[in-house]
Amino acid sequence: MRTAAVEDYVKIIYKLQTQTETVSTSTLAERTGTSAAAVTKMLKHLAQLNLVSYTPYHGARLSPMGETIALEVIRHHRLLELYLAQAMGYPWDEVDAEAEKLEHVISEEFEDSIARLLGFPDFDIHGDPIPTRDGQMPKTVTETLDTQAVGTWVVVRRVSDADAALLRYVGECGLKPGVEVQLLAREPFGGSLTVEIAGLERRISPQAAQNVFVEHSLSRDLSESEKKVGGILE
Amino acid sequence: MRTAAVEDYVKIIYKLQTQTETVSTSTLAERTGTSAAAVTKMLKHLAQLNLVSYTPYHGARLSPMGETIALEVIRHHRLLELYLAQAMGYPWDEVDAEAEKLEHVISEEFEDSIARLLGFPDFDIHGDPIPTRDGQMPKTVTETLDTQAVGTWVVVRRVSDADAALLRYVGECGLKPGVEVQLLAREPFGGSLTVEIAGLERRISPQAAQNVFVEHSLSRDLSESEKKVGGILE
DNA sequence: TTTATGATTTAACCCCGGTTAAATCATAAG
DNA sequence: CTTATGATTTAACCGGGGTTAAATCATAAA
Repeated sequence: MRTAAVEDYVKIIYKLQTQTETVSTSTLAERTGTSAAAVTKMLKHLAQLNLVSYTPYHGARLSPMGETIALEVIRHHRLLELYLAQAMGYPWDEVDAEAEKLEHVISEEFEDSIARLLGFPDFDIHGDPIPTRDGQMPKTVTETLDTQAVGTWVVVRRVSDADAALLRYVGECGLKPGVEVQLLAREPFGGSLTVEIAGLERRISPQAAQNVFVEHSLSRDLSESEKKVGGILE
Repeated sequence: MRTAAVEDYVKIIYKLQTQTETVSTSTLAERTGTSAAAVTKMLKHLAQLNLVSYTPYHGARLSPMGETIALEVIRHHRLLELYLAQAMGYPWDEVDAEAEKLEHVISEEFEDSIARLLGFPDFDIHGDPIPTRDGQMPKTVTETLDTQAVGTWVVVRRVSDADAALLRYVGECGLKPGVEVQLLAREPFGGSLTVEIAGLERRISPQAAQNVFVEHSLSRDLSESEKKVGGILE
């Protein structure tokens, strides 16, 4: 039976197994907010449903069927997040909680409706990729703002939605997907970063910058390097 | 604990207790699609939660607390129905099923958002009254189309949403809230009715007409009677 | 007033998703 | 190679919402 609990476990396992080869009971317990015993029981249940391959004492991984379900749930979640923000005016640090509940009850028709209304988007409000209906996950960037060299121009592509408070802070800084930023300075020994956003200088905590994923700005960065190249050649 | 099941029972009891003084186990079993035994157990549970006054073998009625919850759930349901139809283009015979699932999970903030986006409406897409946030139920009409005298002009105010197929049929006939209709003829012995809708003659089954709630048309009906009065006076 | 019948409740059971406490396993350290 | 320790599983339990079958109640009819 595909209950909300089953969908939640599968979704969480999907996200965790990108980092670790096999997902352990304890990390699952921590992420679901339940006991290790509950997780063990659920993993057996998921294995029974052929959603997971589970080796006792050695963790679990999603089966192809489990992965399909995970992607469906994530698609629901991210479409909902974008819809709540775009169409209903939710602040971007509140959409996650609401989508968390809605994702398990909306119909395929509802999903199609909001996808259509949003123009079949590839990324949600935080820049997270929205799986397509046939289970393809759009590519996204993995570089973070805090590791950039001083002087580079970047475009914000994604902001981690793990922490709502951090999300609010980063949003107030103006670091939203699509925004162009130049790293101006880096305080030594893990101090704050100075960036230029929309013509303004801004000081950003390195922890926040770690959660901002960026891509090198084609327009801005090229013109910057052209300047340098030009300078050398002259 | 206010679970989806509790909310559903309370909502159904609310609707049933407008007709019968006390709601019986068997009617609840029929409406919830469960066994009488399950209903008995749930009624005890609801009594425990102070949502219902329950006398074994003699049925139940909502307590003031139960009524409050029922109205909140119905408000959720009807706002959702209108939103699905209005903002998302759902056909009016499909909104009920989707709202049935969503009504238990949306937050108060979500409710406020759609209420605002819809302009704080008093009636849903079928003409059913939407309880206000403080628990007031807007007044609605109780006269049905099939009992009208031949010749009268009426405005459709509400259509029963009990049966989706009937709803589709009635909608195809053009009998939607706000539409003005004149009853032209009535076939004897429960035969079909002939009505004028938007300048067109239409034949309607009496069973369908029983589910269409109307109000006498102020504009049209007055001018009709004026004509007659004028004729007599001349 | 008794009795038959249908409505209702009780009893025993099921699954789901959780809990705590005890047992067991994997593994790093001695 | 043994052992200590932390991770994991097992066992027994709980509440929520359902089931079927048996017992009990309410009531209309004889």
